Amino acid sequence: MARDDHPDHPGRQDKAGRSTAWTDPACPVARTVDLVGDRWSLLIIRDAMDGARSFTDFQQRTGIARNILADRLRRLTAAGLLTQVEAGPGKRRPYALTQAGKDLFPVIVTLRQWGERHAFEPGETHSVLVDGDGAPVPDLLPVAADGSPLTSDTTSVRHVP
Amino acid sequence: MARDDHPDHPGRQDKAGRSTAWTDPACPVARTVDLVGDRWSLLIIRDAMDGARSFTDFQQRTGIARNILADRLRRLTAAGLLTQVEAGPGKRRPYALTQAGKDLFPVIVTLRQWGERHAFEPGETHSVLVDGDGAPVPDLLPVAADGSPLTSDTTSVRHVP
DNA sequence: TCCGATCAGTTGCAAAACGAAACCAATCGA
DNA sequence: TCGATTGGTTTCGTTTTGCAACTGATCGGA
Repeated sequence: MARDDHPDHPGRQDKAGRSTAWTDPACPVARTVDLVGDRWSLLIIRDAMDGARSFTDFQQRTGIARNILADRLRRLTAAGLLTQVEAGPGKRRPYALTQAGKDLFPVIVTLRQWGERHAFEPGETHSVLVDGDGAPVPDLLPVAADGSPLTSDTTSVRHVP
Repeated sequence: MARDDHPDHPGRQDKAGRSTAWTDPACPVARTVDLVGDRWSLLIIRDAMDGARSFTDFQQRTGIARNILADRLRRLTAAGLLTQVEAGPGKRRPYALTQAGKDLFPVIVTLRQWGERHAFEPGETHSVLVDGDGAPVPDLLPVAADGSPLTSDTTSVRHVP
């Protein structure tokens, strides 16, 4: 292997591909927000989870401007959340979630559950997430190792040096 | 009560306070992202959960520009995620999370857990979330009503009309 | 194999959002 | 009482976003 090989985790990049400093390098929340915390990235991930594969799939489902979509797909690919699967020479290469991308599923689910509870008027209709049997997915709530419920008041962040 | 009373759920607003259309009105994920899906809002919520109460608390912890912070605090307050608690006449009014704001805790936790797994090099140090006993909080994973694990492949979104 | 339609972007330009720094009035605290 | 701190606002330059038009490659049917 050559000296300048790619790291396991690509990190942030600006639109020219230069790597950029993290907003708050020690905080996992901040790093995740640096990677997907903009108006469109999480909706692209949502649509990929919902079956979107091609550029126009994403464009039509989200309604995002095409230049911004191209940039986001490039950035999410560089960050290792999406890949383009090979399809033979001269073939179009559909996008697919990597394992890291699929691992955002709990994030999408908690965003969805918060939205269902707090971003709709009482009688307003919205889509719902259901399991294979068509039953609604239960709320995702943090619990301690012993199963007791946790809130921001009963947890703390331990800073390791 | 007067005619133009506030609705239960304030919805989106631009910086002048005018209400704005949702990106994807039927999707709870998109509505949540419309409210907190920018570079700073979730970090403000994170810091509020971690004890930040004053303007300078937030400014120093996040490093955000002051004008942008003022805008985000206003916007999060208008969206019903933050309030300013009364403190007597001529006193400063510290910010506090509303119940809706506190309910973002599972979102912060899943973002954190994804970041811990995918946004750090193998040996790189980062902060960790612990419960009252100092034990790490277990991963938050979607499960069906019967307790079986769920992924984006084993769930679907039911669109209600 | 030709040809029109679709796909996957790129380019150019205007509008909006962001960021740094300076500024200001109100509150705090000694 | 008086200087320091707080909680912003204003100004101005930079960056990001969005729209529309354009390009070249692929697809698919005759």
